[in-house]
Amino acid sequence: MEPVESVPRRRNEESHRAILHAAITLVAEKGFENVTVEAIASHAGVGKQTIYRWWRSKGAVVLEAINDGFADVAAFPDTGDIVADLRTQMENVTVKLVTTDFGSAYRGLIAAAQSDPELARKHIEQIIEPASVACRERLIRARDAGQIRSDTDVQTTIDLLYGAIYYRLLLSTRPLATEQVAQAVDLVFAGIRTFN
Amino acid sequence: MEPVESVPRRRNEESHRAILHAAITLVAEKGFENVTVEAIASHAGVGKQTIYRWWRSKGAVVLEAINDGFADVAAFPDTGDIVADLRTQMENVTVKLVTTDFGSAYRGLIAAAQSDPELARKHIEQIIEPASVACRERLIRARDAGQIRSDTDVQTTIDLLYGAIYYRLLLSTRPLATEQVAQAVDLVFAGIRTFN
Amino acid sequence: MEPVESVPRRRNEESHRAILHAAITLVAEKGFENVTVEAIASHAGVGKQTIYRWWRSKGAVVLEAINDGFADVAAFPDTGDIVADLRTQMENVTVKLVTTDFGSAYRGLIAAAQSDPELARKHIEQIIEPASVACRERLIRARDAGQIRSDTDVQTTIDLLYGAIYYRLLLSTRPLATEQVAQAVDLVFAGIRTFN
Amino acid sequence: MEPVESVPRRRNEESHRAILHAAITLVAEKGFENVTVEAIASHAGVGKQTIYRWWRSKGAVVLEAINDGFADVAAFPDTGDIVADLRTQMENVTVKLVTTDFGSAYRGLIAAAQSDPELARKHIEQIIEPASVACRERLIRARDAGQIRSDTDVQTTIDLLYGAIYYRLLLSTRPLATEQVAQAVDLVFAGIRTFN
DNA sequence: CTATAAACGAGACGGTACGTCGCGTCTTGTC
DNA sequence: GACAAGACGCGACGTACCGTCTCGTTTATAG
Repeated sequence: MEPVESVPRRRNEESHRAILHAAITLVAEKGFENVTVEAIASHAGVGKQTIYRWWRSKGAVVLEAINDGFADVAAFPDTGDIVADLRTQMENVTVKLVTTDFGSAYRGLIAAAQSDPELARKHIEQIIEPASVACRERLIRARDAGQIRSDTDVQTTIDLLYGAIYYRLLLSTRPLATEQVAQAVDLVFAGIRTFN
Repeated sequence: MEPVESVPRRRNEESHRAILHAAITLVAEKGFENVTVEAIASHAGVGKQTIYRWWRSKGAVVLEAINDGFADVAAFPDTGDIVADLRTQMENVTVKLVTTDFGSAYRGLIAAAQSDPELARKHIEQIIEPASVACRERLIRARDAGQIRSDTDVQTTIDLLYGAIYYRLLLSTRPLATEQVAQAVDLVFAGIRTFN
Repeated sequence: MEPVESVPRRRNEESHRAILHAAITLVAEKGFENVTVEAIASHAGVGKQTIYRWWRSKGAVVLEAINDGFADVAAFPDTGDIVADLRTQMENVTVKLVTTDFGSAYRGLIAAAQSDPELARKHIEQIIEPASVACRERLIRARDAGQIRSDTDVQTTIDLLYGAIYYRLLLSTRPLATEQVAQAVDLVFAGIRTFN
Repeated sequence: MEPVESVPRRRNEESHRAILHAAITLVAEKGFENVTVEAIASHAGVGKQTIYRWWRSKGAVVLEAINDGFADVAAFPDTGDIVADLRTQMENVTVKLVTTDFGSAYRGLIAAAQSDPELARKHIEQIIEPASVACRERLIRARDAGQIRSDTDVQTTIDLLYGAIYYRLLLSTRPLATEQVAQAVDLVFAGIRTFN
């Protein structure tokens, strides 16, 4: 039912891939702010106009590249043990952000989104919201199974879990590491678990 | 009492104030990214050089202006009731960010800090760390008073509390409002309180 | 009768005419420099490639269009009165350049020819040289008839006559008008006439 | 009485000279159309903005450079012999255009002026009109001295003389050479001289 | 009570990147 | 195979700001 926001036909897929690859590579190497559209175009062997034809800005290119990269942590595990699953997923996301260059690219993207509402909207739609939905569904199953309290505020729980990660990613008060994330999961779980 | 870094003599305090005022006004009106050093200088009736003489960048100017603005929510209340105090403080910070133009200026500052380590360091030193310290001291007093568990991970608690605020400020998944922040405080407190 | 350069087969004459028409119309309206090949193609309802298939450049299209337009002042009159005929022809050319949009289109063409030797060559071959030849033949007949001096430098005479027109067309020192052109013809004729 | 069209103060004269030098050198070497503002800036060791700050376009820069170069043929000789003086001056101008790279630079400038009325106006004001005035004054002295007819149309005479040069310069029908220019002078003079 | 050196306003400067325009070529169906 | 449509690599455009660098002109002590 949604209109498909008619994308022009006959896009050159080779250039498309080359641009995404150049973007993520350069951003990882030099940092988001130090990469120019011209550099992406030149590294991809592509005209600048070809980038502007298909994306609104550097941020939009990087968003698509990052979104591709997040594909493998999209699914939420369900082993039946809610606290273990939360830990697993949060640690997977953390590892993704820490062990690859994704973290710095992603920080740059979020920074760009602060002054680009269109980019912010797409970031939420494509990255934040799907992760949130997956977490919500898992928590609801846990609630139905009596593992967490029936009056648990699911959305607040999600925001606390992801908030802890993003707080450390963006404010860098201290290293973003799996142990810290696990502690946050435990503390949140302590506030919502049942005692049966 | 004098600041450690030797500041040159004979600074024009009128210009100093005019620059901070122009910076915060313009950033609030147009957004951090859309304000240039030249615009700040021109609105303050000041030469560009005067800005570069006393600050390293636009971000540094805005950091100082924002820091001034945060002064009135620096102190952590202590009524003896830890959960009420946490709520009060978190709600005060939230109100500060929501009801004034501080929120958007602050978001721009944090965005700029993602690609400016020096600015990020000063942001943490001058804003994040003092707030964290005040929160930590209050929590420790509560722990000593037996209001929260003796094995409470204080730092994780702090990160969860502030993480919830910053997550909503920077990701704008849903409105940053006092009710939501209060719920987050409650949920975190449920995970750390004692049952006496 | 067929032109020497082998023209590809199956040319679409409707498109051909539409392109020439769009070219002269647009150039008259916006000026030579402000018309793009893309605009001509789009106004003619034609693909860009179709233009490049049959012409080397925008200048070549406009040259052909202008050449068509000059057809009606190609023939040199011969009433037996050389000074009257010179006046008639020079004034006809002037009127052509002044009363229609040809003047500005033609100025653009000549400007383009300054940096396009191929176009300059064709311009001379197709427009300048035929006019020059017609003038030369008429002057030689006048010389044979004893109306102008037998030692008249015919080529210099021609260059002076046309030079006066082009000087005013291209340098716009003062308006290009029939009266001024008639005065130039008279002055030149005063230098070459016989006194019989 | 004329307002001086207030030029901003404190222009860097070294850059000014470097720009004019780079412009005339590059245009002579590559041709007007093949020189970009970026190339002039880069060869002059100057920012592009510095060119745009002081000139409206590439054409305006080249006009100033050419104007400087024409300085040494500005004065009209007066030996008392009008036909000799006309020949001398016309031949000097011709030599200037032919023996240096001025000719091709000047052709490019005139071409650019066809689609830039502001540039055309300045070209006439700064180059065409002064030459025309000098020629007019010399012809009027000759007329007062009885060397040319009292009813001579001075302006038409001037347009014929310069027209012959510009016609050959811009249409390149045949080489622009001193001999041809001398013949044009002689023919025009034949039409205006007195027989005493 | 100067004089002198700093900070100041103004803004030109050499740069870098921007996002747009148009070039001439190439590709994909359609007639 | 010519055609309409238009994506493509490319190069230049003219603009916006950057952070640095003169310019005089205040101005507030140090001699």
